[in-house]
Amino acid sequence: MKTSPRRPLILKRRRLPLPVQNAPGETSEAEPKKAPAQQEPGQAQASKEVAESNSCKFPAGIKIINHPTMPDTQVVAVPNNANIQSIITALTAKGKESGSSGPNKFILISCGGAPTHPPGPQPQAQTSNDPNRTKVITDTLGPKPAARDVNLPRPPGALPGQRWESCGMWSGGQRAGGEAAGCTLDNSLTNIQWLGKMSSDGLGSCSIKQEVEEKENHHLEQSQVKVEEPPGASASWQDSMSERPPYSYMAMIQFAINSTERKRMTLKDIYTWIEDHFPYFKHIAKPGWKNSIRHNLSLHDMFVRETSANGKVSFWTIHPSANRFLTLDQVFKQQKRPNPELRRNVTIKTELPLGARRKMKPLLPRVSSYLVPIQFPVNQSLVLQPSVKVPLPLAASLMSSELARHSKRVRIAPKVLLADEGIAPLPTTGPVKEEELLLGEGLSPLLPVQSIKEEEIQPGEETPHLGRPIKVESPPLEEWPSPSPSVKEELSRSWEDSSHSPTPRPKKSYSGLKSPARCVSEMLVIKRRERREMSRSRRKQHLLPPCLDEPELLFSEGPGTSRQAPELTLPAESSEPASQLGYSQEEGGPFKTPRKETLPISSTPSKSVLPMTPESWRLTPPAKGEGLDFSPVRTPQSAFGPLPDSLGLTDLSTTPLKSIPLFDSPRELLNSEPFDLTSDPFRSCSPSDMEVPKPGPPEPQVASLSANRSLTEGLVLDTMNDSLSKILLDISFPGLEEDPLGPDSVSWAQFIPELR
DNA sequence: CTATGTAAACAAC
DNA sequence: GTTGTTTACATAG
Repeated sequence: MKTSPRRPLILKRRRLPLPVQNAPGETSEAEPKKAPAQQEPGQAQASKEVAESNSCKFPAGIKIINHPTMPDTQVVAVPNNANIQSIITALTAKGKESGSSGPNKFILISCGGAPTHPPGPQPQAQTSNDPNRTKVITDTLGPKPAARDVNLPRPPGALPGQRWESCGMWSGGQRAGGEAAGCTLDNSLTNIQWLGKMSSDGLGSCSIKQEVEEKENHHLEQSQVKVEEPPGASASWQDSMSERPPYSYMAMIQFAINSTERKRMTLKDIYTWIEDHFPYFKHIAKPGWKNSIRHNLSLHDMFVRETSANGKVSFWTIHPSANRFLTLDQVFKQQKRPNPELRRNVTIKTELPLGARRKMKPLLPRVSSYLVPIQFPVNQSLVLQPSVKVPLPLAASLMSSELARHSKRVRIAPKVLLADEGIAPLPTTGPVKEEELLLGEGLSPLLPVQSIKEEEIQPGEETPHLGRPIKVESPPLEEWPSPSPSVKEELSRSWEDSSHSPTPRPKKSYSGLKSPARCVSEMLVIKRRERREMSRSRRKQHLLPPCLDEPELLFSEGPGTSRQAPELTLPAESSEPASQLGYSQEEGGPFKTPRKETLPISSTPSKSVLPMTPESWRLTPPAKGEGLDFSPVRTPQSAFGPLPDSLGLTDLSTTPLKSIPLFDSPRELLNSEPFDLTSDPFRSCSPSDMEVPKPGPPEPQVASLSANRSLTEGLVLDTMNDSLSKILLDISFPGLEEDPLGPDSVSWAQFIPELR
């Protein structure tokens, strides 16, 4: 662990301040955050004067007493008949009394009433004082942060945000970054919930489900949910507390960020959010988890760091093209909701972790993928099970789960061609990118989607499905704009390393040659290592370049949560931005395997430099086996409508198959041309290559861009594991060929009613 | 092989 | 000390 001899030196890096560019609102992190306003007040006062005496009584018979053994913890005895509101009121009051320094953990227990459920297993760690009666509903409030979510439900009557938030404050206020608090909404899910799901099986929770559905109210709902807690859940609750959540760090980070209105969060807030929602991290996990969080933030391109205007505060955001706006709520719902059967599966899986306990199995590791429901008839041979009998709408969700089982899923991904032509504005490559990013985000904080520059074009990839493949293959790395190695640097590593060079290699340009060159003997020795390295080095996980990426689905929020409307791609926007980033061709190929490649210069550049290609996330399909997918599955309806969807299918990731171009319209597909989406913005690739004329109709470029972008929907098969993620289905529509209309005119939707 | 988790070395503040 | 990046390793699937 310690010293790693091999570790190359890290060159110095300097941080690029992101220019805030246009971002209008963005500017300060100051943001309009309402937060300050709200928060402050509460907090201000928070004098801890009163401090907690040992016990205080509050309306409705609620009592709050110090936990006998746990510091900073209070036990809140709630009469069965107490209503949520009163609980909140009591806690709020208590919080105010205590101030930020006060207790930050509360254990709610019911008293007086029927013990609903027996205690159940006890938790190791935590709170249990009395196992017996405890029906804990509680949660821990973050030290600072807060309470907000806590289990407390937002009282129905309560003011929406305000009160609620204020509560949060009470416990500590949000920190500067503040955004965290932002949303009232999302935060909602607490441990319990996930917990519940884990154990769930039992959850009868009808209530929950229902609630979920209606999102808007969700405040209430959630609140209730929490409070009430499904029986089953409660039993295991404690356990859950101590258990590691089934989510990957990447997923949790996304949840955290998406829980804010602005969809951005400071590192600290991310920590806090996670601790608040998953007590495991607060109490049990080793301190190294924070390191892991940071590691994930840096590693995945989907996480983009923005610096506030003044440069003092850094916020982490999710790249718009990658952000599905998943929130814990959504995930939760999705997990639960699917039909029972499915659920079962889910549960089962989830349970495993419990039992097994070993490491964790991330349920959602891949948050990114989006499934779109589909049905498609075509060859079912493909993969799907015939199963699809479900009504489409459901199907989507179901599918995901079902498929998941099998490990594959089918999805249709609507894509848009965006970029195309891109215009590639980006003359400046490297350095700039970051900025670009900002822009995008800045533009639409809320709706990130838009701009996105990203849509990246794809470079390569393509599969020959039809026609010819495009050429793009591998862009020479070198070509890239130097500064940033962009993404792919990964590639290189392998070669280099073997190297003997003790010194760090500055960039390695490709020594590709070399490798072959190596002596055999050496090879032997090295081989193994090399291999590893290849796999190992993972620099950032970028978005895959070429591909269009997965569809960014637009999901409306449907299910649940929040308000966010993720509409990812708006037609308009998509148009240009797309080109930008890029595709990095990085790899050129469809293969992503990282090799090393050259990195220019400093190692650091990572994200900033990269053209962002969203890939990683995109690619990543939902959790592997897990069944759930987060993907916001939106019903196609909304998605398809007028808006173009994103495309996304291809990714370069590994499997060659994957890359599949999307067609705008069926017609196009038929014609199958090479898709080139790729225009490389940077031109790193030789244009010639890239340039292949687009398929058939040269689309009206710009002008029609947006229009053109029409949605393309593609059917794709996704295997659960990324690896093969997508396969295009071959579909033929009779008659289409001729479609006089523009490509746009025909959309998959037409053929597939369900889509609409 | 890939994705993920962890630990750690470093750099820049 | 915190925040970010990047390597290296380990491991599950």
